[in-house]
Amino acid sequence: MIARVIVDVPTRATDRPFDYSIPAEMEGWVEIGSRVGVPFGGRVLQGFVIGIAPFADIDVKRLKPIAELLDHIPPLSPDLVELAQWISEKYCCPWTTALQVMIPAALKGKADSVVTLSEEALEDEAGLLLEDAEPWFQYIRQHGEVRLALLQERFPGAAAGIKAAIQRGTLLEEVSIRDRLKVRKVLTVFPPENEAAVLAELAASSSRAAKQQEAARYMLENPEPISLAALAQALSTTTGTIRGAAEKGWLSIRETEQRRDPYAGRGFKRTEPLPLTEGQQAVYDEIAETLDNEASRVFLLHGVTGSGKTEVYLQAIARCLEDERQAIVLVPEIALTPQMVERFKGRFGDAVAVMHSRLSNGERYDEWRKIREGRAEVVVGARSAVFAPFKRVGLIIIDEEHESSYKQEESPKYHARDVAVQRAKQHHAIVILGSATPSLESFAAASASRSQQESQAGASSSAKRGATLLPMPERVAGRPLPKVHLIDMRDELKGGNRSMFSRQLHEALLLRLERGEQSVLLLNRRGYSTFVMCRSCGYTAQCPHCDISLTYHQKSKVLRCHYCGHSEQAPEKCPSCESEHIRFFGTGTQRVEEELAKLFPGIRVIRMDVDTTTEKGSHEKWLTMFGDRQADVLLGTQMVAKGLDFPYVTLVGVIAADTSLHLPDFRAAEKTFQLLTQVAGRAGRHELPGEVIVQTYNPEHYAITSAQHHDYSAFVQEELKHRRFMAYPPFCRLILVTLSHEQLALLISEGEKLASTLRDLARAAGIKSSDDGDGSRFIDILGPVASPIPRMKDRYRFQCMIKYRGNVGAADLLKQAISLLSGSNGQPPVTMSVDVDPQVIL
DNA sequence: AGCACGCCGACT
DNA sequence: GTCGGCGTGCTC
Repeated sequence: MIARVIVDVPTRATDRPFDYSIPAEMEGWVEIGSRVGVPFGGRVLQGFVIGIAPFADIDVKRLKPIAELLDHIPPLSPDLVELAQWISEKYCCPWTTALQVMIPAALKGKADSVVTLSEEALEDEAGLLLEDAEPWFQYIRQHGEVRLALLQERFPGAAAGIKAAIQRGTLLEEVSIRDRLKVRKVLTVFPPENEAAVLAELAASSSRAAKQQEAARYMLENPEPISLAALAQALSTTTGTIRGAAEKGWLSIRETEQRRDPYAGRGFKRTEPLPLTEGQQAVYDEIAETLDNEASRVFLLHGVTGSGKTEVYLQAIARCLEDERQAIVLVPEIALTPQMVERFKGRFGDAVAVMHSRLSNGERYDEWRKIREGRAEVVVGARSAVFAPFKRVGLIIIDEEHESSYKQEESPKYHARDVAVQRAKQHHAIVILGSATPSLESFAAASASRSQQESQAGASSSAKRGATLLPMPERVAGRPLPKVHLIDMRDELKGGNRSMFSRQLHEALLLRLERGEQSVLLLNRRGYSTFVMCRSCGYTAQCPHCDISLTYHQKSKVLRCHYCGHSEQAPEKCPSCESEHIRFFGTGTQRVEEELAKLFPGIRVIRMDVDTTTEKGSHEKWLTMFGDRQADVLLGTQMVAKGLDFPYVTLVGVIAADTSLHLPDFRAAEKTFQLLTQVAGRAGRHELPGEVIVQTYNPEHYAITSAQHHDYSAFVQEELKHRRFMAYPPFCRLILVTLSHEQLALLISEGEKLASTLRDLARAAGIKSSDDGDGSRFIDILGPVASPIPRMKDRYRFQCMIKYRGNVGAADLLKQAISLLSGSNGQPPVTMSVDVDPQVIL
């Protein structure tokens, strides 16, 4: 047998399978999805087996054998390997890049497995187990702990039996990854063994070794074990001092294993399914029926904020688990709070695995293994959890499906929503896209399939193409949506109010302070951060390598470019005109915070923005504090709009609704509407009624008035008109190609070449190049033009936009054009980055 | 991505 | 006569 292997060289030239012979000792162990080391051009590289075949495509003499098998259990299953191929084709990325994104980062080194007998097998004196007759099983009996590699060598042909035993749980597999991931040991400080003696000694002791005494007292008062480093920091001393105390026997230091389950030891209160409202029940019934039919189908669950989508999710998952199928729940990274996790752990207990970027590599690897080994049946996670290695996926939920964070910004630039739909097809699973403000793409797909259903008698098959719309227009318990007041800030200015707070917002805030209720203030400032400007000459600090403003970092008094990492000392006077009037402009939230303090003396404000939430766990810390009513106001950027649920919040204020409205991005109105609707939904979710005040300079803009009236359909109607007129998604699809090179002239000529090659290819394929507005297929190549950031890391950037509709094979045309292009340059080649379905055009 | 093979200018 | 420049093309 031979193995087809994708080697880990992410370039066009090597982006195809290479055949290798499977050495006898690996026969049966090497499978589709195995990770292997293979000789390739004189060195050994990592690769993935994507196929097993009896014969090679090339002369057998040229075949080389696989050098090593990196894991004994393949990290990928055949369906994921297939999905990787789909991703590489759809998103124009190398195959290996798509494969790589599916496995946890910890799996980069070599995995060494050790097997031991399970308790059941150990107690089995009589030899009743299936495996008892097997020589390898007796061998493990004798030796206790045996390396899997050793078994493979000693008992060729036993692969299937050993794997089955691991599956069944008779053998326990312990994996460690060479050098990368051993069990992490931490030095931990414990209180002294003999407390009384130490107490006496401390009392008698002189003032010498004061810090060591302090450490000892601390441990006696707080007997909870603490890591050495943390204790040293808490007492502002060094680890040496504490070691000194340990030598005197005043406390004890031991190595302990670092616990990797980030949620271990936290009790989750179990919850029972809640009775569903009529609206929830109708939606649930339709989902449950489709689940039972094991048909692949996409539902768009359009539920207003507070309509109880999560309870529907939970019960749909329960139904899915009854059928012994597993469920994947995707949540935007920012919404993946302990609050959120608790709802799932509360219902499904330990069967829930959690995956997000704030886990360490080791933690993520452990959660991943929990899934693969069947110890978890539900995963709650961010984007990449769509690749959770479940065997039978029954349900994939994408909460807040309109969130742009589902699109990965690095290669592979996949959209988790589209990958989920593809994965669901493979598993005959269903997808639930949930949102109060569905993306226009999803909404259009759902409406299209509905009109198909209406026009066709046999509706059952028509839903396959698009999505089925499930509306939930009512809040639970008949709670009203909060009243939204629009404040025209132009009137405020005319009335002589020059502050950033309108009179209404000022009064409303005052009222909450008096009543002891809480407020959320949103400053809608996408992509805006601290920068430096000279007030007398208008100079702004720019990065010397990128055409972008430098960001001011208050702590280090340094200017930094967040694209290339360049940093320089913040100037004290203007480098251009030597004026002293150089100013560091804060995030905006800082200014609001200052103003709040001025207007409402004694007000307790929690500010959440990029500056205050970079530290690990700080995000959660602030929210917990706010939830405990330790502050009156939660002030922040986008992040305060997402999924928060605090009973005492009765006022939501939006300082400037239109700051995101006029960005040069065709989704600007959509993003603004979504943000306003989401943040308005934060008010009055419980017994206390809520109020929303939106300050704006565009009170008649449809994005803002629709949000005011909680009227999604009004917004969609208007927005669709614009999109149709401008031929933007959902009326077409986009591919953004960004080219970059050090030399501007070469870049431009290569860009022109790419665009004209594409146009030629399209013409040759007989596809028309303009949109007739009749919904027929077309492909239009725009550009090249300079990118919004025209230079980055000393490289110029140009872009081409491909606009198309219908099945025109746009990705294939692009691939062809790129391969035609990459010849005879002379110069270092132009680098190209392809973004299919880009989310941010800006 | 690496690395070998291969065909033209300055040295022992 | 040989050493070495890096352009072109292959890696199972």
